[in-house]
Amino acid sequence: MTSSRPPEEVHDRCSHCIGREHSICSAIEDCDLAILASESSKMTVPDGRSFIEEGSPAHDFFVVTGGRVKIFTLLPDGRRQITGFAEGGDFLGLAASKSYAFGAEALGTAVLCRFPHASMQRLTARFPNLEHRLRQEASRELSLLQARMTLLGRKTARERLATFLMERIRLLGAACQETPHQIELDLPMPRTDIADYLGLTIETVSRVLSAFKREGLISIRNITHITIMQFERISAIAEGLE
Amino acid sequence: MTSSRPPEEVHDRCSHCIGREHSICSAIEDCDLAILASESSKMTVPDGRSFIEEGSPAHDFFVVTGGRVKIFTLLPDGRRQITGFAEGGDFLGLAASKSYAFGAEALGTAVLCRFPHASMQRLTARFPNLEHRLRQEASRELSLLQARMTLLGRKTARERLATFLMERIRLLGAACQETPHQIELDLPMPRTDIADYLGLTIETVSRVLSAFKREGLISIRNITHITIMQFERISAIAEGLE
DNA sequence: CCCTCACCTTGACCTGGATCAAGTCTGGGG
DNA sequence: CCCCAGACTTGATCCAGGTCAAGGTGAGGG
Repeated sequence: MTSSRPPEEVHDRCSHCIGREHSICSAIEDCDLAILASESSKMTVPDGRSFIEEGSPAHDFFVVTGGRVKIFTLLPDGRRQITGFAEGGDFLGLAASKSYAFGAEALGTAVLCRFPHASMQRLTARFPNLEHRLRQEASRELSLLQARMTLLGRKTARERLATFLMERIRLLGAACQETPHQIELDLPMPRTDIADYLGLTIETVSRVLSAFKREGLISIRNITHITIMQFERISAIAEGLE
Repeated sequence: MTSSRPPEEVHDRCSHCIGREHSICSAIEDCDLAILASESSKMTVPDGRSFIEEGSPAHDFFVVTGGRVKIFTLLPDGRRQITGFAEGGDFLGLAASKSYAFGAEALGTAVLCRFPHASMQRLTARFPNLEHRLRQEASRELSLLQARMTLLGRKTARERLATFLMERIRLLGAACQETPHQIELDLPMPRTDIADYLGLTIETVSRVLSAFKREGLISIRNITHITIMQFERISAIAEGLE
């Protein structure tokens, strides 16, 4: 809360981190957190600011520790494909060899933990478990991308939106899984981003959401807050069963 | 060439393997090849036979050592998205946690090297370098998938086909890169597979290829063999510049 | 409290690629 | 050598989603 932080705070930074349990940092024991902290640095990125440029040399990995981030690729004429949204605990930077295969920018104010490649190398040398954790992370992401390719290549607009809603629900975690009726959802990204994520236009996103509302599948409280009214049917649409 | 092979052949299998230099097996020293061979087994898959079932428990990794393989996901109604083609030296099985996120079947007769997860675990424990190599492999694949998502979400049919041709050219390696005019290409997969790979229908694939031919960009010798006549223009179309 | 700007929704129309329906080509078997 | 089946091409038509063009809407600033 104070603006001038004592130096020991640096070494304690990781223990209070929101990413502590879910991120790759869980591969490191509490007693070694000071090492983790010394190899990384915290950075705050303002809304809309890009912090990874597609094609630029890949020097760092990132862990999102606060706020949200969007990952995307661009075509020369400006067409954009958002390949993912990242939030608390998510790891960034695996999709790169010498240079990043994607760009990234903050969606709202975002807080990141930056790990230079050299630091990560020191860490994986010291904690072999971490390397395995990174591979797991990559595998998880590869699995997700398989599904996303099927969405982009083969699903209709309705199916894409339904799948997107299911993804957001799954992201809430086991929180309110007990009541599959009436799930409150917020969509923190503008329609433009949803469209670029689903390979659609903003108008189509808007129309399909309106149609879902008309059919009583969801109710739209305001732009960012919607309520899932018929979980099962949306789930069925997402799988292409309706 | 003999049908009954002496037992020592097993331990020698890896040293003559086509995947030796390009696959993950390059992370292991020559002197340890016997260990590698003892942890893996060779298998031959006939044309069209499926050997990974999407959603089934993931027990093995595979290295393609001969022939080709297609990787895909299915929707319940049969719509299919081919997420990749694998050939000599390619690694399969990273896109899985408890179960495979994809199915796989042979495209022509394929030869595979199978590594049970338990074996891979023993190998990575013994050769820490291998774990790093697996992560690299995952990163490479993640980078490729970023580009493929842009293709599926944002490119036109012409751009998709042009990108596909560029991919096949790049796959020839530095072989005939000296003469970027008149590149011989073979497309070992049927049109159906190209369509499912690019998120199009077979008719559109056929029409676009015919259009390319009409425009003098390629010439079609027969179904599987085409010649690239104007590399630069195809490259430009692939990037969305034309 | 109202204005304004950025974002979203809705409507009218268009089009790229899908669908439906014939042909055509090719290679293997009789 | 011819026939046949499977794979590909081509043409005609259709339609989901894109494009173009008005309106809404609501949060922040004056």
